[in-house]
Amino acid sequence: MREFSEGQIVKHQGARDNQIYIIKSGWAMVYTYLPGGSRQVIEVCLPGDVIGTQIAGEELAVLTAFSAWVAPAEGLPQAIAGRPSIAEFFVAAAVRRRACMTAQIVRLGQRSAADRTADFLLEVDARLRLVGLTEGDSFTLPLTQNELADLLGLTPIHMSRTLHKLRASGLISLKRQRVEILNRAAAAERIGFDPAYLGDAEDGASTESGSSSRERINQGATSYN
Amino acid sequence: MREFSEGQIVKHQGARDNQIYIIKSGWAMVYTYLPGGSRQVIEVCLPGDVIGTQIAGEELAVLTAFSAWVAPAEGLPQAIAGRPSIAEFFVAAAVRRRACMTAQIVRLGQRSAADRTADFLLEVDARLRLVGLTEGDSFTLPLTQNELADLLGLTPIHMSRTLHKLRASGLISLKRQRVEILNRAAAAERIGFDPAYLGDAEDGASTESGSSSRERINQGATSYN
DNA sequence: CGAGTTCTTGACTACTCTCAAAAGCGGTGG
DNA sequence: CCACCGCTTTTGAGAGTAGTCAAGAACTCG
Repeated sequence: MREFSEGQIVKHQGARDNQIYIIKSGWAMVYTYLPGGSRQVIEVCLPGDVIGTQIAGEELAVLTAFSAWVAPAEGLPQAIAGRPSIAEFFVAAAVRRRACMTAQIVRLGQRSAADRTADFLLEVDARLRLVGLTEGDSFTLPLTQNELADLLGLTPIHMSRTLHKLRASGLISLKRQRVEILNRAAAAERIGFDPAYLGDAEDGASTESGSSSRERINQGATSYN
Repeated sequence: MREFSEGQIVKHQGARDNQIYIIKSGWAMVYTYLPGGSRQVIEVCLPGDVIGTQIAGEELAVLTAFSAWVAPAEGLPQAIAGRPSIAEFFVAAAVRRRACMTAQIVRLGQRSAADRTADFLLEVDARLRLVGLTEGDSFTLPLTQNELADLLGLTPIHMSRTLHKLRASGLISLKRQRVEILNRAAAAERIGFDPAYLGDAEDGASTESGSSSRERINQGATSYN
């Protein structure tokens, strides 16, 4: 168990760090700088998340003072060996993490600035809700608009305008790091948000289809954006 | 070990599939459809990759007839329990997969259409190279421009124009599913591509910094795009 | 040789970026 | 307590990249 202070860079870009962090409290984020100097925030990490940054190109920084369990990744195989419940915990965390990365890819690839923003805020809301850290329909988001912009692939200028529009549309408001879901139903409906991907991954039967026409794969993509 | 035919959908969106696939030969891709009908390709999978799609929202389809080892994910903990080499294999595969997803996020968030395309093609080239499946500086890419567009978050129309420009610039050519790296050095230099993130993750010492100023985190993002 | 898919081209629209500057907020020190 | 400084956020105007609509050419396959 270790403590980290706000703004601390836990792992620098280019460094190696084979440790696993289980966040107990506080926020962090993972990002990379491109040679040109621009930054892409890969993911935002909050309490309950299990993160590990084996990847040299990623940098891990603390957003708000936080504490985490830290353990070397090498010990993981042995740790989960005979203990199904521990194995399940890590598997669930890994699946959830991947689901969030997938969501991020979809956001960046398919959505407009406003939809990206709303989608992300709804995701954070849902994730916080899972660990009981929301206050009604609002929560504190410890990200500047600059950081949000780097997360959503926008310029800070456009981020500001987008937040303005979101607020004006009466869906979600973000002011001074305070997010308020003004109209959850409408917001979720607008972007097709369904928090199911975040958790409680109960098993299901393995499914498989026999459809073997290539057209099926492509037909859906007729309406862009 | 199982065989899948071209165009087959291994797992449908919404279905559950707790299996792990180790691709022996052939290509596949993972994608999701949005409510509006647009599709985002999450990742492209090729020989040597270990894939598992526990996530209901993702669909897994075969691009070229392929064969794979298939095993239930539940058995994984036991399988890697006492066998370090097996555990390492899966860990390396998982790290590489995450690195590819990170690369995809960076592409979509920070790069122009041309750079995205070049970056992706260089990544595929490097990944194929790792498993010895390139022929000199060219390889076959079993993706239509439509699929490429859905992968890179572009419209097929713009994809076509972009490929045209890439070809004209003398960096990379893609014609009839054949990719040729015309000028690898220039292409890699242009987008800052470094294949190091893909593999051979040799361990290193854990690193950590004491820098605790928040400014450091934000200063880099002054030049957009 | 069609039929269907895939790819290309053209003209126009619009979303997002860029450049520039000012206003708001927060902390420090005189 | 107020002035000042830095960072963050906002506003305005113009440019550019990518999307949309429409149609035609090229390729694949039976």
